[in-house]
Amino acid sequence: MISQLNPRQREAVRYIDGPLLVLAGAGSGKTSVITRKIAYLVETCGYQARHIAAVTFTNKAAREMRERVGTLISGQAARGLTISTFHNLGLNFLRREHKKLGYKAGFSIFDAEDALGLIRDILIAEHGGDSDQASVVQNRISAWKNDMVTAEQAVAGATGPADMLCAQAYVRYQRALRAYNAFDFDDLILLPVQLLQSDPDTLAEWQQRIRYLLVDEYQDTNTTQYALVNLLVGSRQGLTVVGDDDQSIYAWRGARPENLAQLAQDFPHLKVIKLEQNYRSTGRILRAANTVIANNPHVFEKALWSEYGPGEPIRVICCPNEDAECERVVTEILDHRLRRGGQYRDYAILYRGNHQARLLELKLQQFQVPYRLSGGTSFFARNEVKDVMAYLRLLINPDDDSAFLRIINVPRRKIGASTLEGLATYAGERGIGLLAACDELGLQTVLPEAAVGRLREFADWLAQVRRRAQGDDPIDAIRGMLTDIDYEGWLHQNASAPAVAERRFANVLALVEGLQKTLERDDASERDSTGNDNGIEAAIARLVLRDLMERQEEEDDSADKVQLMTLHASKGLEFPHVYIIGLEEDLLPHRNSIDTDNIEEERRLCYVGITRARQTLTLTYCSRRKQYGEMQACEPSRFLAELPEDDLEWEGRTGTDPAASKTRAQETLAGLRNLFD
DNA sequence: CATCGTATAGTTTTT
DNA sequence: CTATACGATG
Repeated sequence: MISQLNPRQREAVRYIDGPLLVLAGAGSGKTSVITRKIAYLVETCGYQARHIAAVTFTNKAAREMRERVGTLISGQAARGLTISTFHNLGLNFLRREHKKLGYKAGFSIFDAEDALGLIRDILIAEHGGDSDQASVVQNRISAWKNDMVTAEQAVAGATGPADMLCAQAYVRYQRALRAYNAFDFDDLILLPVQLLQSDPDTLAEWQQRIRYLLVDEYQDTNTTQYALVNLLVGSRQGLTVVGDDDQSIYAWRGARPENLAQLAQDFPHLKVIKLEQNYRSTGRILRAANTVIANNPHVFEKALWSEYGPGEPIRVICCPNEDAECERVVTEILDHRLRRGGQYRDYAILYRGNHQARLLELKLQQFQVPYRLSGGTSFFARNEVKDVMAYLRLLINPDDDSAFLRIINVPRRKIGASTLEGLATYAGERGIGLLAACDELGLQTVLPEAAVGRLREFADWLAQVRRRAQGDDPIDAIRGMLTDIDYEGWLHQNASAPAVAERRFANVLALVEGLQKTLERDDASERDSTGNDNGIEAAIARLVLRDLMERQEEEDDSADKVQLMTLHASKGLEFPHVYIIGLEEDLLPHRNSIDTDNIEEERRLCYVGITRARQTLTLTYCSRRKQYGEMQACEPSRFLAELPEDDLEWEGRTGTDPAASKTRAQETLAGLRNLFD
């Protein structure tokens, strides 16, 4: 098990005498280290699997890790092992401990969209605020939560009137969530941290439970996540974290790469091991990555090397415009694949912004190249999925007013705005949820009889569904519910074409099927001794966290298609042949990042892109590009100048060298020429 | 309530 | 320029 590792990796696996930081460069086999260390802890060190937790950021990473651990140790030995995302860990924590925080069972989890809607409502109620401000406020609140700042602390520390406005919205937002018996994504980390900080008994229980903690992608942790790690580890110091500060590309989302350095201060006996041998890329690709990232300041110096040969030169291609750029990349893939007899899935096209995918798609279709575009509107953002999710949420959490409002008229139940207004006022006065208010006798005094009748009918029906769902076949109850409301019919009624409705209903069925799968899997595996939940609740909560729906993804993953994704989305992946397009000033160092002096993160983004490539790497840029309807001259990215000249093969570079320094007159001329293109 | 038209913005988004 | 979101109007 350990013999296949290099000496550094072996050391990282075997070191268990104290906290360990593994600085793992791109492609250095960090997942191998984590998975083998888990196996080592269980098989050699006598740890029970249920006392070990490994934490990742994505479901995908967690799934992969689980699979790889599964090949190393038996299912029996792995029993009780926790491998999950930070959010899933927080969710499991809250499933056990929510009562200590004053929440009821069956709580809801609001996704970003639900949260935005709630904030919008709050702003409107306060001072008819713009809906545009809502997302700003949402980001501010999220930033506070990621920084471990409570609503009260935010109010106390607000820096100006605008900040104060956000802080007050935060207070109201948090109150609303509590009233709805709901958490948002950030709460899944923040509230466990708050409870662990304030309740020594709970802290002791969890520290007793998790005796060895492993954290992947540590550079992506935010302040709150770091606090969670710190609390769980406690004095036992059973901790291994793996990370790479050069791959920190989520600082804008609250990630604190300095948490890597912070670790050395918080754990004086921290051992640091560097993994610098790369098992992925050719020498030239690696050298390019190293020289680019060398332009960033470093706390920990590291240099990737590999035993592979130099490989092919890195090609840098200048195209006249974005149309030519996309066409060039597509035809080149076509040509290259034919010549080398490879597969489409060996190729990835990476870019900075999603909008760049549009033209690529067009060209790929034109040349009939199969492709897979990751990102875009996610399955869970679809209206039909959100509708059904709202039904499910309301089913297990009657206090979820957000869900209630979403589906009360889907399909039409002739319950209008004024009825809902009356209901909301009534519920607000009594401090109860909207659904609970439907059953109140006093409702008749404030609303017309017909309206009250319709509300009752809905509430009674839902109560009936709930009773059925609590029986032994919840999935059947849910299917029955969808039949009751004739959701398929509603979709057909609202779709522009029958095919659209059919696709939407297929999504709904996939959702229900996914739910069933999770339920069965949770049944089969141990029930985690959580006791008081009836399975369906846990499964629905996990649904909100986008866990499951694996089959669809896998089918897509294995298809032979060219992969299209943003540089961000490419992190953690690798491809034999990588194309990065749009290496231009204002695009790859993005305009906003230049303005806010965030070049270093853009450089890391570039580094991440380069290190995705195994065999060949091609970089493209345009001399002119249409932006906001206007042709504009482009400057090659500064990152191109940072590449090792000897390993490059330029093509189409205009002029001799100072391609960038055009005179104003030349630019004007170029602009004029474009008018005639 | 639905549809049409206009106004407006226009990075990255693991959960 | 183009997608989207919101508002006005029938």
